Amino acid sequence: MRMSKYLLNTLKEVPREAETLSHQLMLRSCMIKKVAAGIYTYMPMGYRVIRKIEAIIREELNREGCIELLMPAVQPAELWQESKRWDFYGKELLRFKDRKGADFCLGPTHEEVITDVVRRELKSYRQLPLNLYQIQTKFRDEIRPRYGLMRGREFIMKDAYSFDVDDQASEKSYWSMYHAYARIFHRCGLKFRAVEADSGAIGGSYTHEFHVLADTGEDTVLSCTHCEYTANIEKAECRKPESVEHGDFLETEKRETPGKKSVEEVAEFLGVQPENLIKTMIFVAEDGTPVAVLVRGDHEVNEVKVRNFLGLNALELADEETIRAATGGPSGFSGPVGLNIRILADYAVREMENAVTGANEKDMHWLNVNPERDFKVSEYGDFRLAEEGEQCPRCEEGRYEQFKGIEVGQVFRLGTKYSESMDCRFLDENGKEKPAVMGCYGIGVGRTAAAAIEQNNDENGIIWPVNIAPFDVMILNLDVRDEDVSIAARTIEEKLEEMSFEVLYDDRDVRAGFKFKDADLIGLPLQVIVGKRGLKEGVVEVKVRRTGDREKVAPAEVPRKVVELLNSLKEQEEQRR
RNA sequence: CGGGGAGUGGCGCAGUCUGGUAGCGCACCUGCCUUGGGAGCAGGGGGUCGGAGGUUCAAAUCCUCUCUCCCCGACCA
Repeated sequence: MRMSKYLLNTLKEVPREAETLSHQLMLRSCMIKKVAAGIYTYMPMGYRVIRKIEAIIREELNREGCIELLMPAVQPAELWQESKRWDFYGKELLRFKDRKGADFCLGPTHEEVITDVVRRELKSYRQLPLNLYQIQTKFRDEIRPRYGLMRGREFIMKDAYSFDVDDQASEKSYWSMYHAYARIFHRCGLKFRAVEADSGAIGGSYTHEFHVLADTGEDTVLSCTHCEYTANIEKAECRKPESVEHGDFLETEKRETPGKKSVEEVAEFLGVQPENLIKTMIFVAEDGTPVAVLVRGDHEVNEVKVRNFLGLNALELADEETIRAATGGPSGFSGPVGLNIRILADYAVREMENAVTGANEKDMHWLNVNPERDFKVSEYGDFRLAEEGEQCPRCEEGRYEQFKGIEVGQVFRLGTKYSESMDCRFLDENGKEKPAVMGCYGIGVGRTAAAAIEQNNDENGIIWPVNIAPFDVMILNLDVRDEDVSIAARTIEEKLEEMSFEVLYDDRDVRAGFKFKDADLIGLPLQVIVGKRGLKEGVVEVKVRRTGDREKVAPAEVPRKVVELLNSLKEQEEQRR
């Protein structure tokens, strides 16, 4: 491709709207253009990357026996009413009416449609397993779209849905997708982790998220240094503390702590360590029932764990008024002593001795409070956030290591939620009717591209992994008006294209420095630099974008060199962990 | 939705407080000159200052309403 004929206007300055690096670089390298909040045009350069990622996804899914189809973006309300999600889904679902006044929505996901498709076709267990996928544009009316493709409202997603005869078969489908995903992200040249995650309100036994590791990621992932255990911080289990021998319980004592509310303030004021405090958080369930959650002063409550333990969809921190009603005191001075609501306590609290707690009274705390002696706990459990450096809950040797990640994919077991509500059944070998057991599997295509940039860049721009780079090689003609240089550059272009490499040939009549800057910004894996200076010595330069290494080779040697360098880059990238 | 900020050529910004008929850098076009890391000089095109209404002899600037975008938060299979 001749750059002089291509649509690629790079920006030297950073557009104000761009916060994250990948967003900035995508705008500067003319990959995307914003049309409205969270809605983008994929410009030629950006679309090439999208297509590369899609191709890898297709290959790996087809290898697993998945079948591609394409469902509509616009979906009728009836299907969503049937699955009960029309009312449940919330404002993220963009709804509208057609000219006849019938309700429709833009599909944020396709469980309903796929279940409808399959129930019409599925008759016998002989047709299973079945795994159908599509790559398509989805729409979720996010409250706050941001970071470019990282969190758009309209986005390209690969979604797959598996249908199986029973749980066991469904699990097999699940793991086959899990492994396909691992191959996909490896091939994309990304460092990633498959992490155990919270399965959320949708229910389901377990789920893995695939996170690309990047410091700018929005999610926190904890991974054991020794064993395989890796989990989203929302889910990461805490090791149950060793039971300790309880010794001398001291007499409780009420002490004035004027204006001291936070753990730090109280601990400092009383001259004790934060881990000697019991932090009492008051939450309210969906139905308005208050619940107290107790954790050690230096720990944080994990709301997801609490919510799941209680089997709730929603759980909120109580407001001042609710706290007063539930405890009799103002916020900041809550404590379990004499409290008459349900009390959940983290395991670590059970091991505490002579602790400090709020007294449910303004400016007052209790000293020497002991669980069971001074208050009753309804249930003990794992209710806190795990932290980096803690001992792994699954093995003896390892400790938690913390990463920031960008969620690019998820594999999820749906069970029979949709097949039952929407009547997607088949006859088993005994002629008995059964609902299909389903799974769903998503990959954010645009987000994968953005994550790749977050993970692969330097101060000069993007460094594309070979397999998803928009082109393989950039040729820089530094002296377009010099006949010999141009002939040499064109010859190299033709040769490489004959070998089916994708080549971007910078034949623009601009200064050399301009081309170098653009080439680094765009970030193709290799640059072939053809200039008067080198040609005089009979050489051109081949530069590796990632390392900056340059090698002088004879023009005729370029194809061989390109093959060699691309292969070695590819190999390195696919091995990255 | 709550809190904060911003809308002025394609991009980045100044001008707004103190009203006087729009400016700078980048990008773009022409020419000269230059040519290995975003050159220089000269000339040029492009903006009803987000929109509507109002005040005024006069509004980018003051007032009212409205739309959009960005940041923080809550939200998020």
